[in-house]
Amino acid sequence: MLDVNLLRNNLDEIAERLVIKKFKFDKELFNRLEQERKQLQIRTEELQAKRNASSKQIGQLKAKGEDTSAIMAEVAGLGDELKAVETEFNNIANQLNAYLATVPNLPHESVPVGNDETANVEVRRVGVPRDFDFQVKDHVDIGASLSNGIDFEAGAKVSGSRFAFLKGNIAKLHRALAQFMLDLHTTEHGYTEIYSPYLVNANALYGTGQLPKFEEDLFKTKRGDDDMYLIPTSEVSVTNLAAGEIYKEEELPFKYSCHSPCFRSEAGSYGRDTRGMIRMHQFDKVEMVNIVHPDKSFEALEAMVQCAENVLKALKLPYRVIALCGGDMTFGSAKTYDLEVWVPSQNTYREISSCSNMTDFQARRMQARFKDSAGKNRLVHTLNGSGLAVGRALVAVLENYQNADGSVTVPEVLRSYMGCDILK
RNA sequence: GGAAGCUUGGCAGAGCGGUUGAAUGCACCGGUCUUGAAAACCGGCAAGGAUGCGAGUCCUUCGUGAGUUCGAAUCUCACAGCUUCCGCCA
Repeated sequence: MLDVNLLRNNLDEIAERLVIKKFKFDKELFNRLEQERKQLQIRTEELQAKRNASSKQIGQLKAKGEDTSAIMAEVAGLGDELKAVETEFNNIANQLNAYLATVPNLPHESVPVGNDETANVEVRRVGVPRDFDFQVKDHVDIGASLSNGIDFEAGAKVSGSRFAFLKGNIAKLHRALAQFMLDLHTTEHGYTEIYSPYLVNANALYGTGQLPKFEEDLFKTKRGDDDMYLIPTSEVSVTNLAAGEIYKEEELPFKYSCHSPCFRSEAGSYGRDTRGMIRMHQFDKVEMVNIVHPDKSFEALEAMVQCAENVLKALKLPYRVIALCGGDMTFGSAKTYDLEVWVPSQNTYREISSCSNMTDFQARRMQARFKDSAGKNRLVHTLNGSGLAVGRALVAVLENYQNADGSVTVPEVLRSYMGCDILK
């Protein structure tokens, strides 16, 4: 949610900056609703003030045992008008809020301008893709040959498309990756480990910005009469730890890391990445979430990207860092870096992490604040990033570490977790 | 699933129809005192919003929603959450 005052005072400028996020701000609608809102709110509050004053007076007169019938008559008609104006005011205010809830965050000045991924900017490339002197296999074939380590048929039988079973050493490698990432963040990067709920309520999803606009991307379920949703990322559950809080300034920043499954309907991506584990309805991710002072969020973003990169460096996987252009960034983000890992079978880099500074966009929706040195409550900034997507990391390890005989070398940093150095 | 109780400010805890946005204590912030600290004493201290250049004025909020009333933290109804006991259960 953007600051309404920003819209009231700098409407043209804000609308222009939103174009960078491919959003057409309806200035006419906003101005009309805002004007009505103002009138109705002033009138409502006038009537309320009058009612309050009269009621107070009646109380005083009654205490003195005096007659109150004159004032009672005066207030008699007030209730009906107040109720009518109030109803109309609520109606307009709700319309206004409903519209504002669909407006994306403003992009930071440093964000490249552009509509799609072709305008993204490569920031740096680390590591060199390995030269294979044999025909590379993709992870599906590698997984199949390793004692049926990845079983898509079973996934389809039990759940449907975009689900898979991992078996044996592949399942173990998957677990090792998640453990390694979490250990790295908690011991080297100063993160606090979190275990979070995987089902959340609608309010939490509103707070992080998935609702009301992106409900079709979510798996929805019920508990009694309440809607519950499977988290599409633990960004949702973990960031909402800050919802409604007023932190002390010196408590900031909070750095949380959470390993969780993520559930996405992938509506609208039919036919894309249908082979393999690149795009699944359920995948594991080790997430990083920062709750920070607003002056520090952009440096925190750079630091967070470093933490994600450290995972790839430790695994010795070639990758590149991409600064997303405005049109390719998500709804709530002010600035996003993607990390893309080398996938030999596709001869290209594929997204394995996305780190975003949401500035005060989520904080305003969930009223996450801190008390500054002047005693004033101010919104915190929130950031989130993958560190990393575990399923895709598994793909990258299998493919980059494959050998001519179909075996896979275990990356050094994972050997203590695996208890072996080669998978056959 | 059955039964009972509870839900007030950062926390604890009064209030049960009328100057109550809410006593009191703790925490926190400022001051006096002190070589310094502690103690003691004095003062301050909820959030959101409207309006205004500003001082300010006003509105809303005592789990949530609806109702009764000129007036609700206080009365009524519905819902939710929490706690304890019983049953079931990984």
